[in-house]
Amino acid sequence: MKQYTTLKDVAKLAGTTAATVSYVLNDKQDRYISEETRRKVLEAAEKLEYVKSIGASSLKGKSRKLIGILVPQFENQFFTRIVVASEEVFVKHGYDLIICNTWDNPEREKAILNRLIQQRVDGIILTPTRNGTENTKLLRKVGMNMVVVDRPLPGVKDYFWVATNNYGCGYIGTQYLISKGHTHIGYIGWNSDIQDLQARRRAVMEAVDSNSIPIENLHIVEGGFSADEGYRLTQKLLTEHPDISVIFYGFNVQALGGVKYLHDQNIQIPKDLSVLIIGSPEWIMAGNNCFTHLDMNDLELGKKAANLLLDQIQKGEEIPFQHIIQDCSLVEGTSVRDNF
Amino acid sequence: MKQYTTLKDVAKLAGTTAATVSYVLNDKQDRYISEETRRKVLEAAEKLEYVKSIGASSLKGKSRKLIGILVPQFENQFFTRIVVASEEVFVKHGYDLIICNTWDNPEREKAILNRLIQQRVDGIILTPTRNGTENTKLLRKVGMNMVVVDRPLPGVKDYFWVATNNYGCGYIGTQYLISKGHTHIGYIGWNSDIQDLQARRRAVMEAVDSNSIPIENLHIVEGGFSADEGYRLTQKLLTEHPDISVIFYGFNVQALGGVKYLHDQNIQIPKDLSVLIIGSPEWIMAGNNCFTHLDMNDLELGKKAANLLLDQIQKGEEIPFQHIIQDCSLVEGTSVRDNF
DNA sequence: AAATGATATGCAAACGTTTGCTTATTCATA
DNA sequence: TATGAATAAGCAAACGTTTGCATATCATTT
Repeated sequence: MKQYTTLKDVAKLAGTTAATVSYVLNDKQDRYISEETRRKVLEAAEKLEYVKSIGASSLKGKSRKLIGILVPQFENQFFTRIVVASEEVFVKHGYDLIICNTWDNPEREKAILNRLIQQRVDGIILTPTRNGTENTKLLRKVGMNMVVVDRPLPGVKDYFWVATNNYGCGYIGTQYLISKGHTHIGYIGWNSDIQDLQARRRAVMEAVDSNSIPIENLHIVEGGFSADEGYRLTQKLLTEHPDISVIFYGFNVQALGGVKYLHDQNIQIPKDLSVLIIGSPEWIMAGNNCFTHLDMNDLELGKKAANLLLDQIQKGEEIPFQHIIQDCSLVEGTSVRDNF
Repeated sequence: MKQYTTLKDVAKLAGTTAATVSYVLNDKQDRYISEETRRKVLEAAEKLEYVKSIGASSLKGKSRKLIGILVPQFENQFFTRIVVASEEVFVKHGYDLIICNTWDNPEREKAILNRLIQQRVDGIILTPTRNGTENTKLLRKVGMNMVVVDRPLPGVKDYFWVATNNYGCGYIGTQYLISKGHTHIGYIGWNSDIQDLQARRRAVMEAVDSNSIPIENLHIVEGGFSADEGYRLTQKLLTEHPDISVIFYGFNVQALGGVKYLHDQNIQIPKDLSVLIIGSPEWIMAGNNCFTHLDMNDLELGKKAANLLLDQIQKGEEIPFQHIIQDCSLVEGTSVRDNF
């Protein structure tokens, strides 16, 4: 069986005790250590290839140096980037990151959160499932540090939240389309029961309305969160409403399938149809178009969440709850043409 | 400060001892527990919201239920998928996954491996940096379970390895291009010092050679591992050798930048130039082309690696070292045209 | 010569589990 | 009525650290 070198092993070889070894290796200043002893300890530790057990030391109240992060689907580049950016921050501060894919399944989320408590992680970053509020109750009870990212925690007042201005995304995008002369607009979205994401659709509707464009000119179809669904929804939208001059994709995963449909139908972008996308998957620069899109600055989101969590961990309960809402920015590509 | 409920707390409320509580909660069969006691313990645990500390229990020889995974760049979809697939397997078996981005930096890799030993993970999956052989020495010394994925560990004989048949990728791809009538071929690759990845280039050269195509007709340029480099290399290749009818991209990250260059130059695929790619980033289906590519079955790779590691963990030292080399398969899109 | 302070290190308890050993009660069998 | 299973549960050690407390040797100072 696997056997790790312990403090006692090192102490025996160095001719001293575990306590002294601990002091030396942790480089504590509050105890006198002779140069001779220090040398012998370091040599022994080196020779025996001692590696401390964080698990054991955390029993004595030390930090476990572990963070958990839960995302619904981390092959979605939006979340991949959030994870990458936060990992970067955490590693820099000596924390390891446990990553968990919830697949937006509340039971799975619940099980994962329980396991993370078992691991006694120092904090958790999560994008909650639709049952997140219920599932995170235990976290609050045990006083777990937590930062919610992207989606909110409905019904909860005091918590840390880092997110995109979803309403803003929808509004800015629609306003832009209208400014380019588009008056017949299709919007494709996700029929999720997550309130905050519905803000995108709401913003589109309100932007259309506030520009005195008849609401009948706006056609909204919504469906599942996948490329295949994007394909299907695009087909449906164009079949039912061939008069639209632009499709506004609220979710990049669906947009990928949609763009595939347009290609299959030999519909040229932007000659035959303009396309606007919320999000910045890497493929927006591939193909024959650099797509016009709304960038959510995913990396910054991850970084902010990580720093906020570290703040909590380091300063304890003293810091006030915050909601950090990041605006998105419109990046012009070549996929939206003037339509006057 | 954060305080978790302990076995003792539960025992006190249930009017028994920590030992009994431990037996009840772990549902051990080797000890008689009265129904009365069991009920009281479960009730107390419920009321106090007890969550066991894996850290403490691992001190007594139990598994930490933690796995570490190191990849050079997990926003690269190839690695994202490996992580996703293995996470799926591990979660199913009750393990959590610590994810680490090495950025292909050997020092970082070394530091991360050390931290993972500190965490006493049960096993490690890694794609080694160029210094992997040296860095993993400590792992072998402490008897850490390990599966190497994608790249080999040069100079090491006995280890578990799951990888793509890189030579096969290059060979099959080139053979396909030649079969479609291409005789002037450009290959763009990564100038890495990782031997196994050079096999792709070598295969291309040998396939060209074995088809009696003059080697002067093959133009190879190599550079850094990024989309920007792909852009630059494509430009360089086409400027210096405008006679090629196809570009074979050995790495999908570079291909993304390359395709962007082709678009910027208004070079039509496949009318003006054919394109073949190793790997399956999601964008191969976007744009005006579904790209012809060599699929490495990334998910399967991750799954195999995870299962292999679990095998080691569960069966101890008994299982023999294995090298699992997966073939890739050619997936025809529309980006390579006949060139007779 | 005794007291002080600086230097150096050992001892042992504690963290939260798990588990081998022990003890105690009950109940059926010889 | 002993005897020994079967049932039930407590005690305490151990895992690998950290750290408060105690001890011991010096070199100074009074």
